Amino acid sequence: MDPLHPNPLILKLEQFTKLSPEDKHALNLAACEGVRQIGARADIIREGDRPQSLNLILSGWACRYKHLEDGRRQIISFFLPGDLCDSHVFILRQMDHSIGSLTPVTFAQIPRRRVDEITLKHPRITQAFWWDTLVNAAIQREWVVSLGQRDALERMAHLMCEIFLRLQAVGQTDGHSCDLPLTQAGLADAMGLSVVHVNRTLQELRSSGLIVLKGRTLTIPDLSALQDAAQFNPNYLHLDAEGRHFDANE
Amino acid sequence: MDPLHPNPLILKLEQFTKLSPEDKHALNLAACEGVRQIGARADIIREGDRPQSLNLILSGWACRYKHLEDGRRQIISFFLPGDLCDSHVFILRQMDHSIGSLTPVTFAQIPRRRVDEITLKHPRITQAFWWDTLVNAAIQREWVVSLGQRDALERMAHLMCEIFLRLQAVGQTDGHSCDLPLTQAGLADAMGLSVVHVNRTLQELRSSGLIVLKGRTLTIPDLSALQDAAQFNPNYLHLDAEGRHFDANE
DNA sequence: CGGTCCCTTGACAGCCGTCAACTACCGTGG
DNA sequence: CCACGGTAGTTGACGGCTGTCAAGGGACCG
Repeated sequence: MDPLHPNPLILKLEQFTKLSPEDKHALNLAACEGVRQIGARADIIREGDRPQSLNLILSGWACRYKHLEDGRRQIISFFLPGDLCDSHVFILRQMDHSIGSLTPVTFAQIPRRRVDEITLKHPRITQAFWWDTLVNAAIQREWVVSLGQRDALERMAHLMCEIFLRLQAVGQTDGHSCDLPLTQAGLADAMGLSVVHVNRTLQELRSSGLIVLKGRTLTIPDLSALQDAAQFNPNYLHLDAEGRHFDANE
Repeated sequence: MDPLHPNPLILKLEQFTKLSPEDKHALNLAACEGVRQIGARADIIREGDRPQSLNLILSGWACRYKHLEDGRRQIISFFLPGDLCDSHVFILRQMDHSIGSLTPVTFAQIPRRRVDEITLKHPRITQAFWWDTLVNAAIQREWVVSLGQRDALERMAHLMCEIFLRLQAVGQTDGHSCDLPLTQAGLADAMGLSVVHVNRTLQELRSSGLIVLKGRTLTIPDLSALQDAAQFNPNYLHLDAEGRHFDANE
C-alpha cells in the first residue's frame, strides 16, 4: 500500500500545502498503479504519440526533449523524483515532444480515469496539481531567461542551484551534495551549449570553488555564492508553503 | 452583454472544442467584468505582486518579462487578444515575473470567485482552460528550443510563424498579413539577441523575400517557405480541434 | 526646430562552436 | 592477463555568429 517511504510526490506537494491522510492515501494508491521500470536512455513517450495516462516519476531522472530535423537536440526540462509529466496531458491528441529517461527510471502510469477521480474527490490535491503546473511553467520561463540572457557560466550555475533546491524539496540531497547523473553532453543539450564549452564552463566553476563535481555527485560548498554567480532568485520555485491557508487540519 | 464581436477568448477556445451557448454566455459575462484599459508600456502586474484575479487580454499585445539585476531583460512570452494570463495564477502567493503592455491594451480582470464558479458549472470550459494551459506550456517549450538551438534567422522566422498562426486563430489576420506592433528592441528582448543583430536578421529575411515588414504590418508571402526556413512545425500549437470529441451539440 | 524614439550601418571584439586528437575509465572477451 | 571497443571527459587551434560601440538618418511631436 505504501511502497515508497516517503512518496516523493507527496513530499513535493507538501511544499505547497499540508495534505490530509486521505489525500496522501489516494496519492499513494495512484503511485502504485501501473508502475514501470526502464533503463537509461529509453523513451517513456514519443513526439506524435497519443498520451493516455499521467506519468509520475518515482525514482531516477528523465527529461523532455525535442529533436530538430537536422539532428540538433534540446532538452527542455528535467523530471526529478516526484515530478508529474503534466497532470492533464491526456487532453491533447498528440505529444509535441518526447520524454525519455536519463538514468534507470521507475514511474507510475496513472490512468486518466484515476486522475479525474482523485481531482474530483480531493479538492486539495486539485489545488496542489494546479500549483505544480504553475511551478513547472515558472521553471520553464526561467530556462527561457537563462537561454536568452545568461552566459554559459551563469547558465550552468543557475541550473545547479535549481536542481539542488528541487532535489532538496523531495528529500534527495545530502548536506551540501546531491546526485547529478548527467553527462556533459546532456548538460550541453539542456543549456544550448556545445559539449566542449560545457567542459570549459564546468572547469571554471570548479576552479573558482563554486562547485565540486566528481562522478555523478554535485557538491555546492556555498549555495549563496553560487546563487550570486548565477543571479539566482529562488522565488520562481514557490517553495514557501504558499498554499498554507489551504492546509489540512490534522 | 456582448461587447466584443466576437470575443477572442471564445474564438481561441473553439480551436479546441465547440462551446455551448451557455458556455459562451458565461465567458462573455466574465469578459465584461472589471474591464481596464492601459496605454503602451505599462505594467499590468509586477514581479512580487500578489495575483488576485485572472487577466484576460481583450485587445492589444502584452508580454511576460523578467529583469535581471544588471538591467538585462528577457521577454518570456507574448499575450495576444484572447490570451489568459494563467487561468489559476492566484493560487500563487506572489508573481515571479511581470506582465506589461506592448501596445495600448484592453483587458478584463476576472475575480477568482468568478473563475471558480465558471469552472464548477461548465466542465467544457474547465477542459478548455486546461487545453489553454497546456498549449501555453508548449509554446514556452518551443521558445526554449528556439533560444537553445536555432540561430538568429531561424529564431526570428519561427517567431513570425508562431505569431501569425496564433493571430489567425483569433481572427486577427488579413490574408497573408497581420499586425506586428513590436519594436526591434522588443524583438531583441524576446529572442535573446541584440538590437543590432535583430536589425541585420530582419533585413536578411526581407531580402530573401520570406517576410515583408513595413511599419507594424507583417506580411508572409509564402508561409510554408518561412516555416521551412524556421524548421517550424505547427503541431505544438494544437490548433486542430483536438477536443472535438468534447464538442457541445448545438 | 530641438528632442526623442526607432531604425540602420560599419568596424571591431568576444563568446562560443567546430574540428581534431588525446586520455581515462570500464566492461567484454580472447 | 591483456587486447579491445565504446563512452565520457579534456585540451588546443581556429573560425564564425553575434554583441558592443559609435554614428547617422528618418519620423513624429511639443
